Amino acid sequence: MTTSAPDPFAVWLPLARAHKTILTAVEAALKQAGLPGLDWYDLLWELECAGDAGLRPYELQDKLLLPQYGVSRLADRLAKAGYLTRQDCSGDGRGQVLLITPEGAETRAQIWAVYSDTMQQTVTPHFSAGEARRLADLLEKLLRPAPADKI
Amino acid sequence: MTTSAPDPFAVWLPLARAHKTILTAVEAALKQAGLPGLDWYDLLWELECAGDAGLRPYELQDKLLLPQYGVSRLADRLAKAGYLTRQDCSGDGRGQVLLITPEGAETRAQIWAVYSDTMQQTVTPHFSAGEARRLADLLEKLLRPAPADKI
DNA sequence: TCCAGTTAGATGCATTTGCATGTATACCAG
DNA sequence: CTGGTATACATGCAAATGCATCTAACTGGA
Repeated sequence: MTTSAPDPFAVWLPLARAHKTILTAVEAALKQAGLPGLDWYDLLWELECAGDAGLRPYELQDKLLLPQYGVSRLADRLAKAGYLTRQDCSGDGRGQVLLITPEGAETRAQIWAVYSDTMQQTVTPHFSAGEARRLADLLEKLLRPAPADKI
Repeated sequence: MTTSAPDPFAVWLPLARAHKTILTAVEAALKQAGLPGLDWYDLLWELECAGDAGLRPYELQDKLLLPQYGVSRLADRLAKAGYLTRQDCSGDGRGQVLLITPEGAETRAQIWAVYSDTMQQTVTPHFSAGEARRLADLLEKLLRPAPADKI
């Protein structure tokens, strides 16, 4: 017995559309509130999680799926805003460690309030708890390395 | 009996990550092939579907979820590349109608080949047909207007 | 017919991105 | 130690984006 291969576009098209819709809603809400966008949030969040150890730019690159120059310049802007500091990296003269400042943490929290609120409004109403769980599970499947026998 | 509200981030975070991952893969493949990006594809696809009637820019705006100036300038580039023509709109002196050219259709088909191929590689291997169907269904739920009683 | 308000689309300017490349340090084979 | 390669990060330049604003044409009411 053979199972017909799924049409990837049946997944991708609504995924892309949902992504753009939600993202637009969040960014609009943030702008409305006079707060920075989600790219700033993501970086600040990672730094806050990293605590006193901070993070190297190349680590951010992996965590945020950004190109090298993307992290470099994003960090520039965050530093200029006073939300992080660059510290010379002991043990690697090429590198640096990024550390969040109290102002950065404060701003991250403010973004979070709006971010979280918008998600409640744009995502939550569409699903029961069970549906949300199944959707989350299926999306995670997309991120795991593909089963070897399927490639 | 109460059902606990789903955590929207359990859906959103993997969704955003999956989106970025897939998008990056497609764009890289297109660049590699020397072809335009998905924004060009989307516009050309809509025009091709519209056929001889063409489409007004403001219609594209809705279909593609782009801001007004986004459509305006995207159309500029496509026109400069010879992939579409702007035609004065009979009946509305302010407006115009965008029409795909044969070169535009040809290029759209080339993009499609790479696009489709990349989707097969990045999406298909992760799912059974049933899973893909369920995922697609759940994602569509995100796009439907939210149930009135849930807001 | 005329004016006020609305809609379609373009565009100047500042910011952001992408790409290619540059600089400096680290690592390693001989 | 030395020269070659690889890694970490920055940056000049061109293209794309976001925002605000502009023009032109439509619409509806007095």
